[in-house]
Amino acid sequence: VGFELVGSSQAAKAASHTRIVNVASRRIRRDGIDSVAVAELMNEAGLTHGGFYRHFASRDQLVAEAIDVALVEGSQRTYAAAEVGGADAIIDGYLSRSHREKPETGCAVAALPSDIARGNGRARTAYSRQVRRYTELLTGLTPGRDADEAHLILAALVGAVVLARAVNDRCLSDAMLENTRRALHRRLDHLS
Amino acid sequence: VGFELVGSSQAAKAASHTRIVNVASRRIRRDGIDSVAVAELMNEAGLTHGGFYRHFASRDQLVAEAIDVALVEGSQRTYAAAEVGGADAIIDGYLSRSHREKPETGCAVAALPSDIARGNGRARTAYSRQVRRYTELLTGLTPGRDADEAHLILAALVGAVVLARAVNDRCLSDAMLENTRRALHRRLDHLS
DNA sequence: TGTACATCAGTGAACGCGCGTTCACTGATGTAC
DNA sequence: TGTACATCAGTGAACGCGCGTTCACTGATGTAC
Repeated sequence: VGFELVGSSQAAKAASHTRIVNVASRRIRRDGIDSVAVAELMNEAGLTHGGFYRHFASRDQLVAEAIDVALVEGSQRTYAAAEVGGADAIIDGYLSRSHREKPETGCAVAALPSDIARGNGRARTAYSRQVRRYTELLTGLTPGRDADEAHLILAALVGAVVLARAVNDRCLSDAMLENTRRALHRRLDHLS
Repeated sequence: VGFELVGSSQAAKAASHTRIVNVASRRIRRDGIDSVAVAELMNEAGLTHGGFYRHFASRDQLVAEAIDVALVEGSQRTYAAAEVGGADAIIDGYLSRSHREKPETGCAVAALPSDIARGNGRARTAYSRQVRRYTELLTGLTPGRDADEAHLILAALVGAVVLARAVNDRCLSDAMLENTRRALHRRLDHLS
């Protein structure tokens, strides 16, 4: 998809920029902010490290940009699910094995909470905004527009994914997702 | 508390060892595994960095030991709450502002999920064991010994704390804790 | 349309700093007699 | 109980590596005429 577009043209620069940010956005979601080294990243983007500073004033600036992208890209699937199947569909998508196994393309809210909590500035603000959006989305989809319920659901979604990823034991990890999923569905059924 | 006990005696060594591990256990919970530097840590423990390797074969070994301690120490309050007030008391303690504000003495399960997910080995196994213990504890305290419910509660507790810490906005952070707390209590009332 | 020139994306070597780890040394501890 | 000696916790300098950042250079791009 235009990976060959490397050169001195303005179009090539824009393409490189996008490529670098996208690669960073995925790497950060998978391995965390700290584990992304500039040189390695540039290689993954098909470039050498020297050119980095034609695109970003510092590593931090790239990280901020990449997190913005991660938050947007990572929430697309959730919005899409909401359109199709409401809160139930969000829950199924979020608590799926495929979401657990692919943090790099998944929700940044679940992938980065500790990195965000330890950092500051722009990324944290963007993260908070996304949490607020999720809260509003879920409140709208909850029987009776119950904000308490929306926060419980969001907390359970993020918590279950985070735990399912951290845990060593496949069986426990599956149970974490599956049981939380069932309990949330049951609860929604009950409320409506 | 014996902070003056520095010297060449066996007792002094044991005291130093404990001190280093405790300092590390707190620093790790507050700032993450990567942000703990050996020299800084030793200073905090009242020593110089050179002596570190009389106590640990490597930084990794200290981290493993410190995480073990963090998991044990961080779960004490939860067990204590369970004794006194069952699931409701656990929920109130876990979702309190003071727990949010003091990750360094709080539950390691909520403080370290991403660090653990990215690492491997001993710490991950210890972490999984603690998650299993919490699950069992909560299952026992849930009306009908409902494992689905226990996983939902655990996910919601961890998720709410993790989000409350990550978010920039005090108001949202408070709501995250408070609303999740209310929703969980309501749910438990309803089940019993 | 063609030509000369300035710009600048990308390259790869080099710098400097932080940090984990090593090491020679010191002096208190504890043990053998 | 006292003395000589080995051990080893703790010190602080030094090493080496990884990584963010800088820089001189190249050659394609795009612009002025």
